[in-house]
Amino acid sequence: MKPVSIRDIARQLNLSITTVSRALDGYPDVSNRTRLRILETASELGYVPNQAARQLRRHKTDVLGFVLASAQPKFADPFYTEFLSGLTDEATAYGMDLRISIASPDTDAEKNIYKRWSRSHEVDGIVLSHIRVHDWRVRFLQDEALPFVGFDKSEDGIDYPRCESNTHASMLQIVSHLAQNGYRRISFIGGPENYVSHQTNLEGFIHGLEQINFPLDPAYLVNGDFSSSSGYALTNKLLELDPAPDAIVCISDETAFGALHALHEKKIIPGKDIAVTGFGGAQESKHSIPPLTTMDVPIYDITRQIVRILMSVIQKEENIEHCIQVNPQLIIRETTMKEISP
Amino acid sequence: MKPVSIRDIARQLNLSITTVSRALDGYPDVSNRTRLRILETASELGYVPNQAARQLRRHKTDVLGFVLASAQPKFADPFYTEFLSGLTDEATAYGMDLRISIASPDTDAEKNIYKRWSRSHEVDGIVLSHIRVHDWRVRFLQDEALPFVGFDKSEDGIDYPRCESNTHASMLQIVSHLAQNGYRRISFIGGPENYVSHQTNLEGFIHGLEQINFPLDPAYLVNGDFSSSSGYALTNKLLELDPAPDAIVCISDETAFGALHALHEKKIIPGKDIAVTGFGGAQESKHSIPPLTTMDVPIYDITRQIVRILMSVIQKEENIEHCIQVNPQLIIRETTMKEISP
DNA sequence: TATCTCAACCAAAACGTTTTGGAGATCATT
DNA sequence: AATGATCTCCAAAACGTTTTGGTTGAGATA
Repeated sequence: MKPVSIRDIARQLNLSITTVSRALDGYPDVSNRTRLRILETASELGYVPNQAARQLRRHKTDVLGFVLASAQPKFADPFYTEFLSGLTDEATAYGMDLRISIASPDTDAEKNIYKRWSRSHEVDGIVLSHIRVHDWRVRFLQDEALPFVGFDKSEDGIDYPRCESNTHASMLQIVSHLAQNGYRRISFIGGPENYVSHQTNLEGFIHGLEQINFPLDPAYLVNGDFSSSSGYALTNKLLELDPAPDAIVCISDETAFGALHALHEKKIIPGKDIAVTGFGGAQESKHSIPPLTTMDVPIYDITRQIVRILMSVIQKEENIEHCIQVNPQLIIRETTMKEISP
Repeated sequence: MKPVSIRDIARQLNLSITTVSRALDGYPDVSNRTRLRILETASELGYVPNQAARQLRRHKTDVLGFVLASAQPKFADPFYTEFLSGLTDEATAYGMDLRISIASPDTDAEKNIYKRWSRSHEVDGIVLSHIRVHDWRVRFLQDEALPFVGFDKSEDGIDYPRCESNTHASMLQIVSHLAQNGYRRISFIGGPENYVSHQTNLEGFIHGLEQINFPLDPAYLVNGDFSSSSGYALTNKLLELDPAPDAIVCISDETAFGALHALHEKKIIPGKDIAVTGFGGAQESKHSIPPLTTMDVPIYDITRQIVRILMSVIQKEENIEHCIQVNPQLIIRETTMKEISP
């Protein structure tokens, strides 16, 4: 089963490969009659263009790249499923494929992937998520002049195309929602400190407390790693404090699930005795027990925006919308309802 | 920033490009002295081989492909994160990258992706998951002679390289565990009927009941779609039966989470009043409330095996281990403990 | 001295496209 | 009858590698 090439079509129709190529690419300088004949025999022979040859000539790959950052092997973060699903969907709509790899953040392995993809032209553009505080990746990609789009801005004020969710405003909203519902001693479980998302969450949280004149107790600020296990452990730690908090704001839904587990073990009723909020997806939190109050970050929409921006950068369009803001939505469920016992 | 090519190195050292190429590829017919000089200037100039050119010549891409099957857009299945993470990890270890796309099962779109990847040589091999009952993909890939490895066997008895988890035995184990713990009216929430995994789960379930001489009530067999929403809805449906089941065996953890949610709403205590079991991951189920009894399917290990088999097929090794069996492990938690009230 | 062997190198073809810079007809315009 | 214009088509170069089938010269062997 030798693959058919443009040459086979040309030979069969007694045409030059130039004409066949141009016909397939839709150039106007080939008559309709020949174009039709070419298209017909092309599909008849089951012709599919050889990507490698194409890439070599056109200096384009029709591939977007994304490197998952995982600290441990064998990690599973529901965030990534939705993120990848959105990326892939929208990329497919543009006729692009997605190439992914995986590496621990800030390792040589990670650096090598970016270097290889860039230098050997394996991707036309790159998507960055989980931006870090001083992120070498944005500097690197800018130096290489490889198109990229980030999810979230970087801290050092470097400007680049990106899509941001309005984390600051979201945290204000969460804190004021908790205050309104009678919770007074609000604590915060964050993520690793070198993530921008942690920083903006934390700032929003602190700012939220200031707005309503609540005191800030440094002991109420603890850092995990987004995982449910860290949520579990840190909740147990927070509960040992005196006075213990009566509300736990978590940086992710996963963290919140761990928190709920810890409370369940201690027979503390979420909502009634202590409030818990998540941050991120609406999907899984709907069926947690009790259902979790959370900020619904529309990851799927965000990724589609990201791909759109990236494509416009790649295609060197004018007037690129540089920075798109997306607003999460507060979903109030049982874990922040004092009145209704679950 | 014009990328440096093999030619630049050759020019700089007054050598032919042949010699440079062969030196870099480690052929023995180049003297050590020249090889060293070549390697040095290569790294000095920051040379990275152009993949497209390489592929074109060698008819290899160093890329593995995987097509996610999603019925709706915007889906999020924790299974895929672990699956992808394993694939990517192991692929990276072999110096391969992963290319992914997404399509609804059995659509033209899906077919086109497989056709394009195969015919235009965009991947060296393909990983198949969620095998369907009469899966056109295995026939197609066999016809195309494109290396592939499946997760789970197909029903029609076609033999191909694969990694299976021992689903049948697992279901026997679950059913007998439930019986031993005093549950009598055991029901089953399955998945879509055209999935092989649904079929083997169901067979195992029925066989399990037979082994312990429990009657099989057809009303106790319902089909969902692996999602928590369907678990939620179908649990409500099962609870309306008279007599209602006192155990719900779910085909996936997600389904089980939905079931737990439904029970929680009706103030039915999982474990005490009714048993619930999941199937799949150990990760998320650890922090469900109450913690879920489930079969731990080692997805991560499975994917690594899959990549290993796939690579040996691609490299046309002799004595390929055709079919690898992996045994899930029963993790007993609160949802099947009658004695301890949660 | 003539022949053989071996190490070290190389020119040119090939992989399957796209692109450049025309060529050859046909037809209308002067 | 010559000049343009327009419409189709094409030969050849290029993209950056790998691979094939050598050549060259030095030393060993006959």
